Amino acid sequence: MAGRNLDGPEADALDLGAVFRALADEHRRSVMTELATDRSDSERGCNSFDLPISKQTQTHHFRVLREAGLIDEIDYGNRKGIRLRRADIEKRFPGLLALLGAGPPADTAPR
Amino acid sequence: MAGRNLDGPEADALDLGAVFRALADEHRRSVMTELATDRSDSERGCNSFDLPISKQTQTHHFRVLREAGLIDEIDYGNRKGIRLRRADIEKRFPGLLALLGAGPPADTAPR
DNA sequence: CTTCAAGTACGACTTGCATCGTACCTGAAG
DNA sequence: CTTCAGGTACGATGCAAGTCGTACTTGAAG
Repeated sequence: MAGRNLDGPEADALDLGAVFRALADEHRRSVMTELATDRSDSERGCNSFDLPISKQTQTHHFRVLREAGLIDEIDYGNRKGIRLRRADIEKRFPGLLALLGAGPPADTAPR
Repeated sequence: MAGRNLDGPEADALDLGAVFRALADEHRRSVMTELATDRSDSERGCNSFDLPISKQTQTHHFRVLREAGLIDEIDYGNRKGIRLRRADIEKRFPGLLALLGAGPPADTAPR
């Protein structure tokens, strides 16, 4: 089974502080909002999020999300897959992902 | 007019980023967890939270919570009251306060 | 009035974190 | 093999944020 190659915390070990810290950043939150909104939960590429930051910084942000237990990173060598850990998050923090969709009332200008 | 003396954002203007940033700090989150757990929603004193930090830093943290729209601060001159804005938070971000109670399974050792 | 405790304002210090530059690794395509 | 794009590792930098020291304000108690 091509599970998660890169290690993240177990479902029961998710820390609320790490989660809030991860979601405090605008870029990371936009990624999580996209993942939470897409109910298909399909594996996505790293550059499918259109982040206005450099590659190194993207690597940093995805690492933070993974270490917080929010996503899985599947390493293919020269390519990487991103997948939301929806079941684990919902089990540990039910309703959290729904909050991401209820962000700004009308505008989405991240600024 | 014993409302809120110090200004905070309206219920509809609560920003998810500011909320997550406010809850990212251990001390502020412990305060919010206490407030969210106490269903009486009674007004509390600032020093009733037993924070291991100086007065000036407490002032700073309560200001952040107020500017995020999470609490009201009632100024009595030489005394200050803290009250959770439960209705506004639940209206804007339903389920958020429930997450605070589901923090760590058993321990709250910050460091 | 004076005294005192609670809280704030301002500033300084220190840590954390987001960001990027350079160099290196990996796998696919020629 | 070489080339190239995607990704990572390490280090440096700049800014935001947490913390506290000093001084000031406020209201109650004496």
